[in-house]
Amino acid sequence: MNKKIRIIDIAKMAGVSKGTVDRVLHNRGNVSESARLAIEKVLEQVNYKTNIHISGISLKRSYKIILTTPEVSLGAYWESIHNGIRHALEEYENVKVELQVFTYNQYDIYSCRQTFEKIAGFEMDALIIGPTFHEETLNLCKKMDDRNIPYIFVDSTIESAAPLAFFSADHYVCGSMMAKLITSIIQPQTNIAIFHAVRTGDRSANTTILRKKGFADYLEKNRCTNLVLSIPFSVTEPENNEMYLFRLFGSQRDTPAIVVLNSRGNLIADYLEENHIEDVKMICMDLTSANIEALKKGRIDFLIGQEPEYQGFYAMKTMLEYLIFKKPVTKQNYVQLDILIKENIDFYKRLSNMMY
Amino acid sequence: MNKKIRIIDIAKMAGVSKGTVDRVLHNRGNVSESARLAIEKVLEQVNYKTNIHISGISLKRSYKIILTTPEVSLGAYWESIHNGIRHALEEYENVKVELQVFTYNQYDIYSCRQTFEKIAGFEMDALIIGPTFHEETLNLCKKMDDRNIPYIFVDSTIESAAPLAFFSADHYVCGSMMAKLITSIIQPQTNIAIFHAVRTGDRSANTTILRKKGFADYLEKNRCTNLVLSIPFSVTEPENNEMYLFRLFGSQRDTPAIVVLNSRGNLIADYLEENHIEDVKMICMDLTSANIEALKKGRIDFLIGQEPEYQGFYAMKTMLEYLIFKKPVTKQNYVQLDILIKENIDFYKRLSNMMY
DNA sequence: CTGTTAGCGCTTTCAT
DNA sequence: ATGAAAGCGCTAACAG
Repeated sequence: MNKKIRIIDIAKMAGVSKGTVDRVLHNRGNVSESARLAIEKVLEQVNYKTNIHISGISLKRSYKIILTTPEVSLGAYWESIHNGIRHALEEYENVKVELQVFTYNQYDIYSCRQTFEKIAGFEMDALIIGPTFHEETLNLCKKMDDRNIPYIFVDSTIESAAPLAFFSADHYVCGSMMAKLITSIIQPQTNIAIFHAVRTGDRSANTTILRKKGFADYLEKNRCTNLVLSIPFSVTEPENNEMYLFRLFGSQRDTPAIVVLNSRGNLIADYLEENHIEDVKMICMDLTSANIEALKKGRIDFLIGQEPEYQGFYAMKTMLEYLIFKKPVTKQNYVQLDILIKENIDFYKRLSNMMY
Repeated sequence: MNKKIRIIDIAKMAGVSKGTVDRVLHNRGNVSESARLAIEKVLEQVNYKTNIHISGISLKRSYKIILTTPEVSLGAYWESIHNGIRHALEEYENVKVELQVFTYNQYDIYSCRQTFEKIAGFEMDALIIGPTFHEETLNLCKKMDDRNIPYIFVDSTIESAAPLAFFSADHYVCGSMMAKLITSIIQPQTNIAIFHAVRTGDRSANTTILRKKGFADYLEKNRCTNLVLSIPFSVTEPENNEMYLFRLFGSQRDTPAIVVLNSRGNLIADYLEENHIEDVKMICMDLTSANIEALKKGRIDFLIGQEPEYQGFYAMKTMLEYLIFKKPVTKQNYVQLDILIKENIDFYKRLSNMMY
């Protein structure tokens, strides 16, 4: 429609100067009632949106943001989240932000506690958290609440915390999707083995619990009669896994279908391959490079992705817009659950090549 | 690492002024050999990337871009492509571009011919084409080639044309995906009915041919023994469809599985619903509102999306970066093929809420 | 309280 | 051929 409206246009319409309009737009105070009203009236009529990039170059202040997540390993889940975050910073290159990253060992509660305690003492304008341990995270959040520092969760959220927002998959739905997919490609009587991660020092991660529940509820609601075997799966003590797997495939006459609730499905796929166990249907989580490889080899049938880059990107974008413009934020942000098969995996990219 | 590098930094390092650096960066000429070499040497050492947003505000020139596609209807495929294109313009709000849109009736070759002839006479800096009819499109392209006007395809491409780039799904792979999905959820002996669009005045659209081939090849390669019934499907003469459907479901003892190669799967789904034909497995294309509704109702089992918004967005983004910066472009751009089911459709958003 | 001015990084114009 | 300067829309600092 009508041309793009600028601050100077508003100023003229309201009969004031640019400076005053800027003060009103950003609530900087020092504006007379009458001027404010005049400007607000104009603002209602025109559709003004401040241009974040131009704003960025003139903005003097810089922001310090801390990011804490489980350790990042190459081609794995958390790396994608970090990538998304960096991506957002590139996109908003004109905004001055200093990012500080602290990772912890997600299988060791003490590492997490220690890291979080350190973080809690630092100066910062905002915090982005990839939570794992419930109590530790809650503790950190409380301290942030006290200091009035905004924080956003990625990957999952914690019920009793009060984040500015969270970006996460709906893990319950994720579980039902896995149930639907696996049951649609196997015979009604096939057993299903579900692998879930166990950690030291904490009950099962929240994500796992939710997925498991979603899975079970789906089967019940759809009157699926498959026998479900729940199998613990340790990343820190892999020798136990061998044992479980051996038992599973040694004792069973019929090879079961397999669902892996964490991102390490590739380990199971590799075990099957090494032991020449064929024709097992598998559904796994997350587009790690190892999982993608197993998918391409035909070892995994469906892989479910949860847009980690998108999560990271939007967490940072949201935070920046909140810090700079006090832009109102949507608290709950459920990301897409992507279904990948051998055929479409090569086209999967999501944010990776996006300039955003 | 090292701080962000600006033109002035390069100028100082090369011992020249900003103006000269700018002239070199954008090949504007009027630069002495010695100055050019000095600057190029610096450029090799530093990592300079011109900031498109800042560049945008200072850039005087404006671009006129024409977009031509099949007619847009609410909630349908082409609307998403247009949305993506507008989205890109918003994102690059600082760049001055005038967009002119011309749509044609994709089921009427004369409408297409007429529209394209009109377009061919206009002044423009670039063109984005959603092609349908082979010869007509090729004609338009030739004229553009002569006038040295760059054009980009969205949705599909045309072999013998010379576009700057195209953004399209790999329709052949799309066909095999449909084959894989349908065969994985039905019994080996179930018949499969494939619906494909017919148009007046042209052989089948290229996309349909490719999908059909991908479908057939998959079945053959995987030794699927399902009987495949190929059924023409007309958007312009719906009464014939009723007849075909009646025959199909009237004569057959076993209800077949259904695959619809165009975006009108909802029509078949509605027919089934009205006639109380239950337990038919269906796989359809494109996330039109009608298809999404049918998916949610459980009438469609899998819906395949081809990121129309992404296609539009990137077509425009690519064009702008090419026009402004002469940025080298990747010609072949295959978009993602998304698999949607009842469970994950609600989280599907793709670009729609992206600021990108 | 408010208008004016300088400056962000970039392009463009205008002298030189 | 080249440097200096003005201007894009915005924020910040400074006089009044």
